[in-house]
Amino acid sequence: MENRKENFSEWYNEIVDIAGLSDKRYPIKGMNVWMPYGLKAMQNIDGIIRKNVDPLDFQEVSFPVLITRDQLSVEFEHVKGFENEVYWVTRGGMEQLDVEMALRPTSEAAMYGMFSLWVRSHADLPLRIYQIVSVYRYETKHTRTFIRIREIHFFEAHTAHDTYEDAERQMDQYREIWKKISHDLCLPYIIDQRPDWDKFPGAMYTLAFDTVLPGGRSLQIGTIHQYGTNFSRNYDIKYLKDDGTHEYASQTTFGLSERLLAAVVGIHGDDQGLIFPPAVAPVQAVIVTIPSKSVDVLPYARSIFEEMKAAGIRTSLDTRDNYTPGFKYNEWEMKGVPLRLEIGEKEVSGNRVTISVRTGGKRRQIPRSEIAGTVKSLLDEVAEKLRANADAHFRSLSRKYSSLEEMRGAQGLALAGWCGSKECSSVIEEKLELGTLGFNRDSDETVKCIVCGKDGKIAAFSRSY
RNA sequence: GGGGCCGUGGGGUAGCUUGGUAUCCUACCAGCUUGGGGUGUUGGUAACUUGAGUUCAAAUCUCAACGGCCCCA
Repeated sequence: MENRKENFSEWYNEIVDIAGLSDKRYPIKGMNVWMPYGLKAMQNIDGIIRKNVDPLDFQEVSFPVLITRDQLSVEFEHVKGFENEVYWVTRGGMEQLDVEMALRPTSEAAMYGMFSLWVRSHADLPLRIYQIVSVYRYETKHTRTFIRIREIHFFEAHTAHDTYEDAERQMDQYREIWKKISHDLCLPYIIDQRPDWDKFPGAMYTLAFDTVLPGGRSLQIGTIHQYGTNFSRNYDIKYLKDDGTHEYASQTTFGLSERLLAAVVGIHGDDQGLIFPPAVAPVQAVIVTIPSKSVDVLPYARSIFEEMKAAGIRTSLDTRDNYTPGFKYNEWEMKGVPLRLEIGEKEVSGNRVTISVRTGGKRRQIPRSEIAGTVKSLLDEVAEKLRANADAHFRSLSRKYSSLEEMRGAQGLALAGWCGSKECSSVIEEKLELGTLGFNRDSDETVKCIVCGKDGKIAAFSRSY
């Protein structure tokens, strides 16, 4: 690569391109082509998500991409929240449509009419479904691959419950699910409750998982929303209780997107390029052969390749003979492959392999009989190392402040007391150019607002994507 | 909504002031060479956003459209 990571914006654009994640030359701004390597990484992330929700009675579904104007015309703040970024389909062939249709910006309007048909009695609850689909938002601001785009690869879980308390339990379960997902992705985060003016349109409250990218700007990488009965009252989702009366269901949602990939790329990469957490890596180990005049190393390399695959390790065998080993080392490092196995005549004659770890350290010589086991434990070590590095970096970009002067020019996440008022938030926004992420959910202590001095709680502020 | 900058092979660029043969790096294709940290070399493919105008002649000057980027509200 040509850019160092300290020029984060350039570095990010370059790595997305040269690692083969996405091609942004597609002629529509904010709609890019998923390239095979990038798509594979995203699918692995999707797999991690599925692995964590499927056992918890979430059923995967797929709703149509189009929503009628009627479905969207429910007089409700949810709809107003999206009206400026909806794509409309207004014609079919040459004919003007009587009922115009929108590309879903999110699927509440598509799903909840069906929910009202599906939910008849308390026996139908809780209802838990999710889908992983594209959603569309007409972004007018600067788009950025995986971060701000117009066609978004989106995971959305939707639930309906008989009581608000049960919906609250769902919110807690989301946090547990997220903990596991973020563990696999090796991503640090804080949980913030978005201010009322910034919560998901229509929600009672929104909790966001926020992380920080190397440029010092925060990135929202997941959200969970408590809807209460706000939506069920508008979309008529009612159930019959034991006593024969009807009650509106309480609802929640959980949203994740390709921003997870952006965070993985941005947070773990280094001057050499990507570093994929093993759970995400399209290729977990690459075997690079070093041609020799005296021995044909290929049969030996192939048999180890087969052993690795049989052991369930995503392995690639690079036998291209028009590139030198050194070139390949750099290329696979740039592509973020966690482990590299080198096989030349020394390995063949010694019945071993040389293993190099992407996160650093000396190369190791491993006897053939121990390869699969060693590779597995080294993959775990890579994940641990990434977590430790990311946490350290996250901490270095998070700081508490007790005065506005001190907080001026703050990088990353600035934590400070806040009374919760829009006025004080605006002061911080205007004077320090930091947005309000909201009250930090990890802290409950009472502290003075950094602006007005009244009682408040710890909140997070930052420049954000 | 207001202001500014920019469109040159796949990617990154020089050339534009002062009109005349389009530069370099990289990538790609073929060959030879090399191979334990980005081999070297020879040859090759490949570009002036679109339209109109000025001119003997336009990447270069003028106008417009389209596209992209940045700043401010």
